[in-house]
Amino acid sequence: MTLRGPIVDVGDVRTVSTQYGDREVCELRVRPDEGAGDPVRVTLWGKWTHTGEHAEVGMELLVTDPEEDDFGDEAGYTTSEESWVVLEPDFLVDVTGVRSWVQCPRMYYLNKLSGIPLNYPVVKGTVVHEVFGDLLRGVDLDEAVADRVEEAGLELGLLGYEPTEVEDEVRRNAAAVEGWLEQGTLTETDTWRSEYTLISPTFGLKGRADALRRGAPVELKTGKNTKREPRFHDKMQAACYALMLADRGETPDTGTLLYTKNTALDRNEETGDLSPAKEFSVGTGLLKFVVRTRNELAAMEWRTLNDPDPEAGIPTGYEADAKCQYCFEQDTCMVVSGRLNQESKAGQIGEPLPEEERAYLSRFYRALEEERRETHAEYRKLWEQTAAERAEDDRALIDLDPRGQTEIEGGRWRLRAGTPGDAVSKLREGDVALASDGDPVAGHAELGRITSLGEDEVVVETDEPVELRRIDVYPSEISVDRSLTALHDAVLKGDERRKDVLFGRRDPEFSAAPADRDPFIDNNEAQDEAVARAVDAEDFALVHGPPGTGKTYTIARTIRALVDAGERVLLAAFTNRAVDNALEALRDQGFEDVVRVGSQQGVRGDMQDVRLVRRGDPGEKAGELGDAPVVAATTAACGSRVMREQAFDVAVVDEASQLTEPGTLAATNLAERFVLVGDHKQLPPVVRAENDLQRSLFQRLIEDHPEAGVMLDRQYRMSQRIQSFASAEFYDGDLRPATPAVAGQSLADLGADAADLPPALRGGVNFVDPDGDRDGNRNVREAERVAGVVDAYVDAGVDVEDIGVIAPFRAQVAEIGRRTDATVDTVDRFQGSSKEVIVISLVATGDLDGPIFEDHRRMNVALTRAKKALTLVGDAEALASEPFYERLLDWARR
DNA sequence: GCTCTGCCAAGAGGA
Repeated sequence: MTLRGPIVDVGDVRTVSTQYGDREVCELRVRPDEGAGDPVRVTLWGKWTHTGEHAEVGMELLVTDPEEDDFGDEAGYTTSEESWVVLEPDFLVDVTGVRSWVQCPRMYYLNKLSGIPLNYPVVKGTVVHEVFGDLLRGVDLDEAVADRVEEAGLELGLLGYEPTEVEDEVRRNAAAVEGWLEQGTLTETDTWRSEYTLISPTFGLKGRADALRRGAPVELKTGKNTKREPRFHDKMQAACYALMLADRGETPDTGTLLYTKNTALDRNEETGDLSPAKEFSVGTGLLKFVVRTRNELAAMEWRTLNDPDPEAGIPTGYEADAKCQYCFEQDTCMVVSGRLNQESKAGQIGEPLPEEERAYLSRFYRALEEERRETHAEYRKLWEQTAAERAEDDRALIDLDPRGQTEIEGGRWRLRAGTPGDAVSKLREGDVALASDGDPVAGHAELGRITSLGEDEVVVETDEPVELRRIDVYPSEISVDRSLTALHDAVLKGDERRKDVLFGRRDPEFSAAPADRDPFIDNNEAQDEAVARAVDAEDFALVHGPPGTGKTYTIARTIRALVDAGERVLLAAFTNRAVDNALEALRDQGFEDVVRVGSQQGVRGDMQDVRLVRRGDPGEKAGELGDAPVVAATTAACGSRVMREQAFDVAVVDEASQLTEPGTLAATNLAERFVLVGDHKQLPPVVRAENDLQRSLFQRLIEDHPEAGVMLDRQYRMSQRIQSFASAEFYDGDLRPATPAVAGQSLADLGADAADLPPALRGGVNFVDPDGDRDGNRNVREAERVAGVVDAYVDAGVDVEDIGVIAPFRAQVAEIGRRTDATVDTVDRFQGSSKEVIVISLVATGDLDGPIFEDHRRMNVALTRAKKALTLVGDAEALASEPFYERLLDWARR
């Protein structure tokens, strides 16, 4: 039995005499049954009182196997010998977090804030780990070393290393492992698994073990340890994995640390041992210590989010009993505590940040941590929802039929499975996902990449084979982590000049344009002015590009102008698609000297020829990136270790209105000046939590400094009739067709004859009321009618390829998709593209309740995808229930 | 109640 619920009262720790002598106790009151039950007393005994000291009212408490007691006049529970006590179990602590927290709580925060920069020990460590995995998979040592070093070419090159010296060093580490594997330790009964992904719902832990040997965790270290015992924090790390295995009902009683820098010269004087391996026993005492440490960490994180003051400082922790004199982070630690004006045992360096900057940092830190909680909630669904619910939620492909496992290059595996019928999910080709035997938490799961997702078969590549019966979306904290780092770099490391404009202490400045400068763009004044603004900006420039106004063309022209002026340019955007589109425009204008940074899966096929392949000769790779005058990457990639080492004169950021403020900073941090391009009247950033992240830096700056912005006001996409509503509602009537031809376009231009259409569809904009009924997020009758409308257009001579259907919900998208060959998608996914004819299914009947309709910007996006004809399909009564939609209805019916 | 793109993640060192 497990007791679980929010804490409603916390007592002090006190000492009581028992028949076993003096013992410490701490009484809490918890409201069980998800907070619905009456509060009960929970008594924590002995060392669990440590967790009681960190508990606060409002935190969630979990106690496994409690004993009932009737102490006093009230029934309650106490911890038993078998009990585990977990605070905030929903907060998933990463194993490496526990490890650094044990070393020094402040180090945990420093790592989290500043990220681990590109440095040789870490890159080498990664290579050794990869080789270790290869050895376990039976790859030849020399082959593995050469291959993995080559794979790390780019990083090594940026660090200035030669492949041969790295190979030698890695080989020495790997040889130690190989020697150990061969010296009889590895017997026939040994079973190995490398890179084992673990999530523990009970203990609120997650992480990836380097390897499991006979079910016990093995951790690889590239350092040296000549002591008899493993280092304590290394033991903690291995113990974390043991604990997570215990949550699955497996009980490893040992852990192994492999210190691969140990050589024969380091023979242990006491034991005579020259093995790199140190085995230790994993007892309950150690495991309980792990849990208490994790609780301490989770409690600290809880306090950050629940501090009544939203601008309370970042709790960079305290040093506990760490000895700062040996700490490698000492300098960073002193700088950060100096900047944040916090106590630090190591001392402070530098002046504290101005108060507004500290407040900004705190506000966004908290916003990002809220976002992290939302990500954790996604993890929770992995075990709280049934497989069927996950599938219903579009977050998993279930009931797969395993069709075979093939070993591929590098000892990895290619898994195939048949998919049942019309499985819909968020999962897409190229995604990293959790492949499992049917149970991703308690069963066997492997993190892998979906390489193919066809009509009836799915293919995944993983490190180890697994019976492929289910694939789940794997929530990742990487964007939160990288946003935090970007925030740190911008505020704690950012230069003063940049911060003065970001914090409104100075207005952005522009240099005077040379009087005799030729226009950059001849036939479009606003576009020309936008390029000029960007070129002349000494701080930043903003380009507001409504739908169809030639935003991408302007970006390409701007980049060329900047390169002509001798500048090194970073081209960034939120999505891979936007990066590739901008790159395409740049190449269309004859500019080819670009490098695209991104994964093979992320980068579009026709841009692969300029994609930076990381594998190769270090010197060459570093040159390819470092010498490129234009580098293009997503903002997420800009936050990567490699990109954080790059410096640019100007960062041009597309889709800036879809980026959170920290997300934008990841790109702008890398450059002296920046140009943001976007449209804050279209969709805002996608975030899970509701907070400061919902407003983009683009929007904040354009509202604060309209003079730094230029709005592109001529659109090349929509007919006059189609654009008029959006122009009036969203752009103050300033959006105009670029030419009479654009304004006057119609279906006749496609060779279709409006006379062949039913009268209700003959207009440039039409409204159809199918009299359907909304059922959840779908409306079947409306879906049928939408398909009918598409057919009518096709019958009148419109190519089905030229028709797009937009619906607000994925359920309706699927419903319509079954009935037509036209492209059907959600509004959000249609942003950035257009079609000759657009049909919009509104789904709602009766009223327009729901968040999807609240943000009118979504409607702006939907309406402005159409070029020549637009038909709205929906319930007139629902539309008339809200003024904005009523105006929309009037316009459509006109 | 809804929309959803990025990212493999974890990787070192010493008294």
